[in-house]
Amino acid sequence: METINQIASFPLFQGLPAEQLRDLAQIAVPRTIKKGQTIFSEGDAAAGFYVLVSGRAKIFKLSPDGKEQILHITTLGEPFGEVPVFTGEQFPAYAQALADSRAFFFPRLDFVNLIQKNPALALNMMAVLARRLRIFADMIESLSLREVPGRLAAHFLSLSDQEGGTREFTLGISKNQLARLLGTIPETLSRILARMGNEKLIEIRDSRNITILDRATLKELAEGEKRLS
Amino acid sequence: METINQIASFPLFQGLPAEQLRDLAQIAVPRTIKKGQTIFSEGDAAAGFYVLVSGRAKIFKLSPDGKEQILHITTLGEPFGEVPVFTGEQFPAYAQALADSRAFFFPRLDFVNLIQKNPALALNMMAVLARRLRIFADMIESLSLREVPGRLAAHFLSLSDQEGGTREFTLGISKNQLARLLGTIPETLSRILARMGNEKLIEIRDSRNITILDRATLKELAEGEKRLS
DNA sequence: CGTGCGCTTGACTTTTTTCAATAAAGGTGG
DNA sequence: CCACCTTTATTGAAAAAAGTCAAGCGCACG
Repeated sequence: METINQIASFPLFQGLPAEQLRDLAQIAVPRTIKKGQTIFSEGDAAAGFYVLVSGRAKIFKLSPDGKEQILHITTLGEPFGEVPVFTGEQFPAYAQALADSRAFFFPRLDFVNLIQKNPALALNMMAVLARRLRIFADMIESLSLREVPGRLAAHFLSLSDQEGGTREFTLGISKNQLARLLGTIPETLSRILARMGNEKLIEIRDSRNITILDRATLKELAEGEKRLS
Repeated sequence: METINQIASFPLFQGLPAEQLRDLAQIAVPRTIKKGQTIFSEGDAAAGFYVLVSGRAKIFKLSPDGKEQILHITTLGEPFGEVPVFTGEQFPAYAQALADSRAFFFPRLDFVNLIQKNPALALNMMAVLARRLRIFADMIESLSLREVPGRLAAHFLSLSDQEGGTREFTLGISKNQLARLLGTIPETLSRILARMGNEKLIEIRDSRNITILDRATLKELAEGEKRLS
């Protein structure tokens, strides 16, 4: 019952009839995950995918010499690790909890069964996959076509938009993690934050809270029409 | 009839009953595209997606100052422009023909209709989306965690593998395009090819054909365990 | 037969990373 | 509640990788 209510709030399961939600609740396996715990590793055989109900996790790639690139920070109710459900292979990246979390695990075969019976669920899942494809395409563009100040500016604007366009917002993750998400290193991020502060584009209140002072210039930076001196 | 046979060969439609293939042939709109022609632009409203039966196209992002990052070079029978079919928004990138091509266009609403009636088609499409997600994740890793020689080495090994692990293979695209695919510029690519030649890792036969001379070192390069002197 | 495009090469600049040292912050146990 | 210790963040100086600008070659195409 409890489970059904939680599951019903997932965007992935929006618009499904009660009966289907019951089926999903049947196959969902609750799991608790401690901060820092590895949820899965690249190359692991994938038995299913996850959705977080509380906490936070990062999905990331690791280079042989230990540098990491974060692909994705989970939001609540959003599935992750779903790629191998449909390609039938291994996980393409690592997943690790950034905070104590609770999740549901959906076993692959059971889930595919439900999808086959349920076109609405299939379409929802395709929307999830397509949206992430769009995000990854933006990330590729960003890594290749913009330099770090531009990526950071774009990230700030996106965070601000998510909170309804407010001037103040929270990073949500450590600067260390933010650097890895933007495809750079903490030192570089630190310098650029300092420069943005000097030029009065932003103000860093406490360590994870930012105020946008000059949205217009930030936008120009993000679009590559301007550069940080 | 003709159309059905061509459509039946697409991996996306593998394993579908004849009846479904007929339905798909019904909605498919044939289209010819000339070399250099823009198929769609980022931000265009998307009425459907494409599959090439001959020729070649690139899917790419453009920065404000005109630099491009290629996301993807199409292979025959593989869909592209399918993301907005499921998110209901605009195309996330540009598509342009690299050669004279023939394509089928699948109108969005008709296609979604078929998917709803046909779980196998839905699963095939999810496999396509998931596979591309995997490829994009590798691209992000590559752009962020490896330098250009490593990316190039990985690309060579992948091309070689596609042709069954042969020592000789063809680039398939101009070096200009290859640079844009690897997230760099022609000058840098040119220099690195020259260095790889000097160190006897590869031999450049004519301008688009490469022979691998030292697969082991190439692999070390791709894994970041070694660098080009 | 020229014109243009793709490709190469050189010299220089910019951006980012690396390495190293220090400072600040946060959590833990006394 | 404080002292301690680990983690996180900042800053500087130097190195490396890649990009820019500019010039020149060669081949294909009209």
